Parts: sequence; structure tokens; C-alpha cells
Amino acid sequence: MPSPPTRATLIDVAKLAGTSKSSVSRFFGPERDKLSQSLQQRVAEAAATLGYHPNQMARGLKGGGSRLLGMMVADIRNPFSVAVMHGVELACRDFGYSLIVCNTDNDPALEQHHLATLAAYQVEGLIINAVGQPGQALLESGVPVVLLDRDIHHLDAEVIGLDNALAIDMALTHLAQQGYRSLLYVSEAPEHTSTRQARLDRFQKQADAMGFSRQTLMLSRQDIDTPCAGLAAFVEPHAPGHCAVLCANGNATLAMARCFKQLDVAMGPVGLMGIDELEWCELMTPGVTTLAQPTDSIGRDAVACLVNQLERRATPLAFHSRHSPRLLARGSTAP
Amino acid sequence: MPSPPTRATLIDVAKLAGTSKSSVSRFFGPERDKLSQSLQQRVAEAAATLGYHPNQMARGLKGGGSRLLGMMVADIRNPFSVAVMHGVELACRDFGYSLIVCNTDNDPALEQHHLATLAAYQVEGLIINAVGQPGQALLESGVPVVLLDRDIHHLDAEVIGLDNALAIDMALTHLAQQGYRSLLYVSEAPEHTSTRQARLDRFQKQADAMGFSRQTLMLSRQDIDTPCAGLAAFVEPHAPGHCAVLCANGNATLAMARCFKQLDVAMGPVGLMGIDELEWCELMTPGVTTLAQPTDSIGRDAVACLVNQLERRATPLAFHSRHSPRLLARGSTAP
DNA sequence: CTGTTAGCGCTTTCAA
DNA sequence: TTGAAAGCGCTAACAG
Repeated sequence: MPSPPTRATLIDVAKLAGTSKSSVSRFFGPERDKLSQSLQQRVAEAAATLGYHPNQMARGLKGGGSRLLGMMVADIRNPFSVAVMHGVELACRDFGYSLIVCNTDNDPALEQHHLATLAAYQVEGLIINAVGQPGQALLESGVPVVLLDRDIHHLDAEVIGLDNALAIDMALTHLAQQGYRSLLYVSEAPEHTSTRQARLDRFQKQADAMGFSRQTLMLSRQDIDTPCAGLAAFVEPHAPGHCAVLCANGNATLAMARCFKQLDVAMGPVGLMGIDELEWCELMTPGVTTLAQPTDSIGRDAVACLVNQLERRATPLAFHSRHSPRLLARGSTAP
Repeated sequence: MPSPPTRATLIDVAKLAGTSKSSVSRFFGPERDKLSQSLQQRVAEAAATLGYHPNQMARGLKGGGSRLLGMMVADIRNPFSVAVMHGVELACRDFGYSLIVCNTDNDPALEQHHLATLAAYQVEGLIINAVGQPGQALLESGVPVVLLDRDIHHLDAEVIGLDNALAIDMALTHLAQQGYRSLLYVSEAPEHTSTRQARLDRFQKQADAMGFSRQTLMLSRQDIDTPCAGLAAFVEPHAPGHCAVLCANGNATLAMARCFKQLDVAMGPVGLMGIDELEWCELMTPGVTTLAQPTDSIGRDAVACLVNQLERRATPLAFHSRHSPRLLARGSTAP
């Protein structure tokens, strides 16, 4: 008994239920109540026996909207991105949208490619963790956009993410309380990433204001695995308990943790702290102090913000643009 | 100057190019060569000035296929899953498909929900990392399916993943070489997961054959964070250098690493080894020995296998079902 | 409440 | 080579 080679359609259901296309359509739309109980009954049965599900493609075609949202992630292998994506997924489901996720692998060309793809599938809105500056193409498409974590020049869209100034302030306050006086700030190259730039700026300004002595170390693509010389040079002239390393994100923290290990520098006597919580930060002796981002909330709020633009809601969804981190103090900042 | 509120359509392009819908359609399909050079020229220009891109939804409607693949991931926060997903993405792009990824968060109900959604969007094929046993619904939909890592009963689909028997054998051989004689095998509850069962079975059979003394520890949902008592009981009666813990996957390795730390058990004297490579395994002193899975290849081959079913290719794409792991020997198995 | 009638944007015969 | 016409599965007026 060969299974039906082609999926059941609206017409099949209508026939079986002895009614018209419109009624079946209504049954699956928002006007179900306008059908008599008996008709609803018949349609429901017919649909069930045929295993019918409305074809979203066809639905989208007729002005109904695709109910699809698109998400661009700069680096899918970054746990932070995945955590945010998880929040986005949850929220999408709550609001009745489906989600296509594209990973750009930090490649602006790929970003353009995926943008075109998403447009082709008629996504109704876009959540973008940008790598390049794809402003042009975006504006042309006219699709509502929300930016995640990173700003894009000349694009007037809401940016949802960490409150970078607050995060830096919290880090500096903690490090000061623990008695550190001299800081090394480690970041990936900030040139094209607004978030990195914002954190760096705040660090420089605030560290000075708080009387820290400070240096910075920029990780370039090549030496992300071996920035150890920079660490060695920083640590060498300092007495234990006086100097600490502050990492601008998870990647920087990982790179520095490797260096501490490679150079056999003791954590704590030399402080280590990072923005972004990672699985191993708690595991490693004596534990790495971090500022955890509320990734789920960030994801949810990005969707909420987008849905506000998509639907004219009686009471707009509440959301925050700048989220507060949570301090997880551990042994790496106990001198 | 308000941007065009509605995206350009085939007709707009046809008008501007002074030709008919069909010709424009051909231009964007596989029959572009059948158009005269001059016509191609005009269409290309018109499309460019209008910023036109074909609407995939509409294309899919008319038998052309959606060019969409669906992927279900049991746990998006598991680095292994993400790594495989990355391989899947790459392959999809190579073959000209787009991908909708759904995360089931290990919830069978959500799995059903997403399956319905993917069907609604007319995905042409499915790559499934199953959590439940969604065989029924799947067979009904009649969509080609490839299984990732985990088997589903009564579903006759190819399973792509690690060669579990080989992995266990490699682990046992390594542990024997390092001098360990007594093993504790740690796994999440294997009831509903074929992979876990396969690894466990092989472990029991092969450990006996190789003359190991053996025990097993099953992690349940509740105590995944505190299986330390089990570890303590295992370690207590053994002399250093004789006993080792073998973890069936990344989650188990993480749980055990936490216990080693909490109980202050020295790694090496008590061995620790796991299937699945994780970022921190190298970082933690003295390093955790793992069997790394070729995640990219697994993802690619899953797509290749699916595409073979979707397209009648002159020469079917080559792919492997059972992949070999790579041993990363580190300090945790140096007694 | 329910059915009829047009399309949505595109592909695809079938002629020209 | 090119164009005209007939839908794909569904929604949305518009009548009954």
C-alpha cells in the first residue's frame, strides 16, 4: 500500500468534508469561530484523516505573510551566540513565528549571500548579529530589522544587547575592591565591531577615572592563540596581587586562560576576569571570575522588539535594549 | 523619497525589460541559455535596477520544490550538535539548499511541533537528531529523512554518526596501554537513545574480553550535577594508577570533571577519558583525554546522503555512515 | 454562516 | 527563441 505520494490539499479536505475551500481555509485561520459547530466538526475530521496541514508557502503568497523570521549569527560556534539564539527561538515560538538561522562564520560575503536567501524566502523580519556593514542591501529590502549586540553605521535600527558601560564599570569596581591597581585589557580587534569599541572606550575612560594604571592588548586573527608574550610583558614588572587581566569577551578569556597555563602564571595573584560566562570558568581551578550576560532575555527582547514593528499591538511588547550582566566572582580575582 | 513598499515581481521586470513573464522566469531558471544574448542582457539590467530576487515561496508552489532542508537538533547548547550543524550548513550551501534549524530541547512534544512546522514549509528533506521516537508522523509525511547520531525504531532511514564500536575499542585500548585495569563507565540514561545503548553494550562486551574489571554509572536527569558519590565509591577501594573513568559523551565528561574537582581526586592517578572533544579539555590541568568526533564530516555526509535521495544524480555523492574518532591523549590518562 | 470568484508570483506546457 | 495561458494551494473580498 503506497503512501499518498502527494500531500493533501485544501481541496481534498473540502471535498471530503463536503464543503468549500473557503470554509476549510477559515477553519485554519483566525475566523474559525465564524463556522457552525457541525461544519467545524466535519472539517476537523476530514483534515485529520487526510493528515492535512496548511501549506505555508501558499499562505505566504497571498499577502498573509510568511510567518518567518530570519536570524544572522556571526559565529555559530561562539557559545554566547548560541545562547542568545536559544532565547530567540523560544520567543519566536511564543509569538507564532518560525525561524531560519544563518551562520556567517564572520565572513561579510557570506553575510550578503544569506541576506539574499532570507529575502527570497520572504522573511517578515530580521535579527542580525552583524559581521560586516550590510547596511545598503538591508535598507533596500525594507524588512524590519533588529540588531543583536552590534551596531551598524547609518542603519536606524534598535540594538539589543549588553549594557557595555555598566559591564565595564562593574568589572572595574570588582577589580578595585579586590585590590588590583594595574590592568591589562584584552580584546579582539575593535575596528569594525561597535560593541568592542564601546567596551574599550569605556574601559579607558573609567580606568583612568578610578586611578588604575592601564594597558591594552589587541588580539589579531593570527596570534589569537599565542598572545602570551603580551601577557608575560605585562605581568613581569608587577608584584603579585597588584595586576589583573580584563578580557572583553569569551574568546579573549579563552586565549588568556591558555596563556596563564602556558606561562604557568598563577590566577588570583595575577587577576583574570572576563565578560561572558563559559562552561569551564567554574571548572578550572581556582575558577575564573566572569560577567554573565542574560542571553535568554537578550534573545527574547530582540524578538519582542521585532514583533512590535511587525504587528500593530494594542499594548506594545515590553523589552530592554541594554541588559545588565551578573557578576560571578571566583578564585581568579582573589589575590 | 519613500522606498518601494512592495518588492519587485517578475511582472515588473518583464515590463521594464519589454518582454514576457516566461522569459524572465527562464532567465532565473536552468534555461537561461535558451534566451538570446540581447534578451538576457535586458532582463539582467531590468532585474538589477529593480533589485529583483525571485520569490522562493511562489517558486516552491509550482512543483519546483522549496529548496529547503530541515534540521532537528536535540540540544542546541551541546557543542557537539552545533559543530555538526556547522557541517550541515556548509554542505547545504554547496548543494544550493537553505536550511531551517529547529531545536527540540530534548522535548518530544516540541519535536512533534517542529516536525509539523517543517512540513508546513514544504521542506524537501529532513536531518534529524532525534530525542523521542517520532517515527509515525515522519513516515506519514513521506519526506526523505537522514538520522544523525541516533537511530529511530521502525524507521528505515540511514543513520550517520560515530562508529560507536570503534570508539569504545579505541578508548579501551588506550586505557589498557596506560595501565588501567578497572573501569567506571559513565553515561546518561541509555533507555531511549540508540547511540548510548550501542556504546554501553560494546563497552560491557569488550571490557570483559580485554580482562578489565568494570562498573557503570548512569546519570539521571536529577543528579547529573552531583554524581560524585558514585565516583567516590568507585575510587575508594582502588590503588592509584589502576582505575579510570570512561565517559560516554561530553555531558558525562563535564559532570565527572566537576566531581574530580569537588572530591579533589587527582586526574591521571585516577584516569579520566571521554568521547567528544570540548574546548576546556585541553585547558584544564593536566588536560582531559578525549576521542574527538569528526563533526564537520558527519554534518556534510548527512547532507550528501539526503541529497542522494532527493536528486537522481549521475554519480551518487559519496558518504560514510560510521565515522572514526581521533584520539587526543592528555594528562588525565597518564597514571 | 457559507460558497463563489479572483488573484498572490512563479513555472510550465503548448503554440507561434 | 519567445509568448500566452493554465494552474500550484491558499486567502480575501463579495455575494448569498
